[in-house]
Order: sequence, then C-alpha cells, then structure tokens
Amino acid sequence: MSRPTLASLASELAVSRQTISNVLNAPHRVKPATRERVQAAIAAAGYRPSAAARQLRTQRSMNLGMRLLPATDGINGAILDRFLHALTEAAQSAGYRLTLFCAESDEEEIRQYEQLLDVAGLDGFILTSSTPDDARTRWLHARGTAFAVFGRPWDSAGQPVAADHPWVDVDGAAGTEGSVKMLLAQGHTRIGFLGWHTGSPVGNDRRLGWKRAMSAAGYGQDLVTLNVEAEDTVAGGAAGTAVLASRGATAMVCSSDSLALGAMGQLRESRPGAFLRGGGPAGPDGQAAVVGFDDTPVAAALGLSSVAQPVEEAARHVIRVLTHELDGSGASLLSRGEGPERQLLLAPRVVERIPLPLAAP
Amino acid sequence: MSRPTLASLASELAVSRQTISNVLNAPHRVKPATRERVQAAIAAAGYRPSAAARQLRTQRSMNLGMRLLPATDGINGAILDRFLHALTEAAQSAGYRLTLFCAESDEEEIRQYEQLLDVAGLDGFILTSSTPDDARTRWLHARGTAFAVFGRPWDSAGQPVAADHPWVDVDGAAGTEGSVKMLLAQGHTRIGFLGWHTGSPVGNDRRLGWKRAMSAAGYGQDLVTLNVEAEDTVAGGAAGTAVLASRGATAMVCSSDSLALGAMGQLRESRPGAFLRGGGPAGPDGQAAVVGFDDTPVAAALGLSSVAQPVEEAARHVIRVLTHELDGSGASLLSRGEGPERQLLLAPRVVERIPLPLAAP
DNA sequence: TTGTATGCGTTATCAA
DNA sequence: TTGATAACGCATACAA
Repeated sequence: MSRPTLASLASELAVSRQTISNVLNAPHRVKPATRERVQAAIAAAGYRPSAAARQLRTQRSMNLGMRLLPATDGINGAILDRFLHALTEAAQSAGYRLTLFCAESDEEEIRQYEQLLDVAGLDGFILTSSTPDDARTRWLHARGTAFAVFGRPWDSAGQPVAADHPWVDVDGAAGTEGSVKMLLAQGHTRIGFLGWHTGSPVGNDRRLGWKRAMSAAGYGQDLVTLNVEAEDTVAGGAAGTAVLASRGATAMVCSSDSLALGAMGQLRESRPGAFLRGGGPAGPDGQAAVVGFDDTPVAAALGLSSVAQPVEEAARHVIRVLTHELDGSGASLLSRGEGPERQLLLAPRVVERIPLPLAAP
Repeated sequence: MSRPTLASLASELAVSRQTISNVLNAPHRVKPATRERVQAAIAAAGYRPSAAARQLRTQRSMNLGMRLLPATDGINGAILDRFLHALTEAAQSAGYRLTLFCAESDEEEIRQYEQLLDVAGLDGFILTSSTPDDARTRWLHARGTAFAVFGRPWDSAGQPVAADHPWVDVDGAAGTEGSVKMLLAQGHTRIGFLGWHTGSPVGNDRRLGWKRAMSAAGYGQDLVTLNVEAEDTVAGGAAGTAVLASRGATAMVCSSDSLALGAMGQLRESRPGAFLRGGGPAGPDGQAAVVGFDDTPVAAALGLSSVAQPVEEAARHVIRVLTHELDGSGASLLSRGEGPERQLLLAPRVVERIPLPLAAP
C-alpha cells in the first residue's frame, strides 16, 4: 500500500520506466495505444512523480523563494496579505511552489539566498521591495539566479534607473496626480501634500505626481508652502495637517493611509463640521477632503478616499515574468515570439469615498 | 567552480563520503582528529548537503505546508501577517522550511495535502483555523501525517471536544470576560454584547465570556436584552449598536474590531459627546465605551480598546509542538522527558485605550 | 517506438 | 573508526 513509483508501475504494466517517463514528459514520443494504457494506469494508481528525485536529476526544484518582511505598521503593511495570496495562487497554477523565509537585513537576505540555493535548490526569488543601489539584485544577477522584483530599480541617488532584470511596479506619481485631479474637480484649490520625511524614492515619486498636477492646474506657486513632511504615523499625519491647515490648505493628498487617518482626525478636531457633508464629496465652502495611499482596509472602513494599488495584478505579473524566464529559456528556440513584459509600470486607481459621518451634525 | 558535493570533498580530503556524512550526522562516531580536519574542509569549501538528495534517501523533506486563506475582511484578517511571520521565523530556526499553498475550500485543501505529500514529501502541516467536525484533521490523522492546528477542535454541534492532535488556541471567553471587567471598573453597568450572527463556535466562545462576567457581577437579568447579533462589518456594528443603545447600553463588548468600529461611529453620530472625555476612560455619566477583538492596527490607530491575541506566541508553539512530533519520535527513546504541551490555551490581553478625539468639543 | 544503462547526492547497512 | 556498496526515484543518452 505504499506510494507507486516509476519502477512499480512499470513492472505492473510490463513496460519500461522510460516509457512511463516519456508519457509524462514527452507524450508525443510514445504510441497512442500504449500512451493511453499508461495514462490510465497512472490515474488508477494515483501515481505522482517525486519532486525530490526529479530535482536531483534535473537540478530544478520548481520552487520559488520569498522573504517575508516583518509586519511593520500594520496599516500600511496590510497590502501584503493580498499580494502574497495572489502570488501563491499564481505560482501554484504555474506549477511552482512558494517557500517563505525571514531575514533581519538585506545582508542576511543575501545569505539566505545562498543557503536556499545550495540546500533547497530554489529556482528563483521574488523581491517585494527595491532599495537604492540594491545589493540583493546585484548579488542575484552576479550569481545568475532568476528573480523578479516588485518595485522599480533606483540608483544610489534615489532616481529611477534602467536595469535588465524583470520588475513590476505601481506608478505612484500617477496615483497622487489622480488624487489632485479628483480634489480639483471637487472645487478645492489649496491642496497640500503630506509626505514622508525619509526621502525615500517611493515617497519622492508620490510627491512628484502632486507637483505635476498642481503645476498643470496653475498652482505651481504653492508648491513650497503646501508641501509638508512628517513621520509616517497617525500622530505624524495630525501634526503635519495642523501645519498645512494653518497655511490655508482645505484638502490634502497623503503618502499613506496612516498619514491620511491622522489628517482626518486633526481636521475633525480643529474644524468642526469639516466633514459634515455626508451626502457627497465636500467642496471648498468650508469643507475639507483627504486622500490616502494604498487603499488599506482602514480607509475602506472609515470612508477615506485612497489610491488603490493593483497588487494582485502585480503579483500575477511577477510570477508570469519569472516563470517565463525559468521555463522559457529552453522553449525560446520554438516560440521566439514575445513573452510577458519584463518591466511593467501599473497604473493605480483613485477610490473616491464619502467620509463616515463620525461627528454629530 | 561548481558546488562541492560529498564526493568531491571526499576525494579532496582522501576520506570516504561516508566519513564526511558521519561528521555531519553522527559526529561522535568519528575520530576527533579527522572530524576536525573534515569540519575545517567543509567550512572552507562552503559545503552544504543537498536537501533533495537527503530527502530521497531519508524520506523527509524538512518542509512544512500551510494553506494561505484568502484575505477576507482585511480588518480582521490583519492578524495573519504577524502569525505568518512568527511561524516562518520559528520554522526556520527549527531547521524547517515553510511552503505555502492556496485552496478554494476545505475539500480542495485536502486534495492539496495529498498532492504535496506525494510530490513534495512535506513532513507536516499547519492549519490556521478549525471548523466543527473538521474533515481535514480527520483526513490527516487517518493518513498518519503530522500536523498542528491554531484553533480548538469543535464537535459537529460547535462544542469544544477532546482530540489527540496538537493544537493551540486563544481563550476568547477569557478575553471578553476581561473586557467586561474593565468596563465595570470604569463604572458601566449596562454592557452589551455585539456578536456575529453566524453561530460560529469562536463567536459563541466570546459571547460566553461576556455572559460569565455579567452574571458574576449580578447583571444576569440583562443577558437577553443586551445581546445582539449582526453581520461582521462596520455597517453591521453600527446597526447593532443602534439597537443596543436603544435598550440602554452605555458600553459594548464586540466580537471583532469591525463591529467595534461600527459601534464607535454609531455612538459618535447618535450621541454627540459620547467620547468627549479624551483625558481618560469614560464613566457612565453620559459617556460611552467600546471594546473590540483582535487588536488590529485599526484599533490601535483609532484609540479603540481591544482584546489582543498572542499570535506570535501561538505561532511559535505550533512550530514547537509540530517539530517535536517530527523530530522527537526517534529521540523519544533517549529523552522520555516531557515535551511541549500538545494542547495549549493561551490567555489574551485586554488593551485599554483612550478614543481619539475625533469629534469637536 | 521501446528498452537498457547510468548518474543526480545523499544515507544506511554491513564488512574490514 | 573507517570504507565499500547499495538504494532512494527519476530522466537522459544511447542502443535496440
């Protein structure tokens, strides 16, 4: 009653192991009659090839690795759930398994790569963030290991840079640009930007979209006074909003939902009635408006407008391009047709919401 | 420049492969002199045994599997991040890798078990929830596969039941009981319970704690009127709270942060000033209080009191008991001493917070 | 179209 | 204490 193997099946069917192997890996090379007979026996016996034996022979594990970053904020990190699920699902239907690991730092991440490569023979890695002048992508490239990144490559100055490895990212600037346009349509003119004080490339990108849209609308002279940087927390958002409000801002575009949450709270406190218009988007007639980023569950729960990243689509594409790299190298002789985009910038979507009427009329 | 193997190392050192293998797996069986010489060579060459070859030989993959549930709510599901990270970390330091997979249903989950067992040779599984009369645990038990569950076993009627498989859970009743005690200490007497309408064992357990504490405090006669069931959403929480408030409740204990969020919003709207006392916990003098469950990031962000589950500890213990089951079977001859608790009920912690002053004075 | 022989890298068994 | 041999389950080159 133990699990069937190639050998046990072969003797049972009175054919060679090779024939069964061919039925599985090169069906066209075997006569239809025997092929069907073998296939029936495979199904009946519930035979499944052993991945370990196969890996030993082919040097491929059909296994992808990904580092699980520690859950930081919890508000902003809420995106990971969806990304990870879509990633697992996509990998699974592409015939790959997904192995998770932890690392305290990028240096340790590299050491983990090395170990997982040597010990488990992982075929490739998914990186869920990119840093300026990323040592990890350099290492992987030098080692000749396949990988794909969720995040654009940045040079050491934090500027976008060309790279020849596969990556997928979301166009943050387009997101904040869309937020500004939405607020302009609501009648706002003094629209502030509440960003991070870290100077991260991602944050700069989001600020850039705000600048572009404001300039295009003719409010370029406000770019200095209406730009505020704060710590990426609810408290930081409240503090930054106090400054922006004192400079006359009636609406703010934020780099994160944490900041936006703080902004809403601060406005509710300092300007009673700021969100009274439960019936629809508020105008500049004493009304306020806030747009967050990432469209976390918190935003949805509180009626906070936010920029939604297509993380599921990003995850699917990461798998698509990575598996194409892994599977395609051999088949590239046959299908020299184009594969999936090796580099892809996805457009986010601004989700407009009506703030929950959390204050009494 | 290819990776060293047992054979290459052996010829280089002029010893047999077996000796090197022994140095790794049974160091006491090799003479100290040669042992050290081999160990030095291993370190110098950066040799690491191949998991695939090892698995082929030992029939153990050092690999654990876990189904990734689709991110449902996003508010309540926010716990998964922390659980998964702790799980990965614990597995890693126990020498195991973690493989993720997806399934649409519990039946498909079982089919995935079967496939992952046959193909990848996983050593065991972690289940992240338990259902009444769980078919998955029955299947795994029948198959003789090791597993551990985050969640108590329930019989088909949703009552706690004994089972001999390892599990870890958090005592929900103790959590709501603690919530009630906190509210009593604040001066509240009419404390409502806002629970799920699904009749899930987990929900019943949480309701039970409220009942126990209320009865103990002498408010047993209110158990019927102050118990409300609603859909597990923010809107459901608001609706349920309207009912509870109309029955005179000044405080509510909720089965989730989603419900609690809805409760806060509803109270803010219907009772201006309900949370005015920003300076400290509110009393029954016109003040309101809400306690959620799970201590999600949303609760922390909004100053919502909530019951915090020790998910990291739960994850670590799940790995502890599962790896003990896997590793310990052989060593049980030597160390017949007690291992980790095979069944463990962890106590949650009530986190008391001051609501953010989101309404104007 | 099918079968035979060999090796992937490791550990277990046994003999020296 | 160490070494030779076989076997884990599969796929590839080559022969029939």
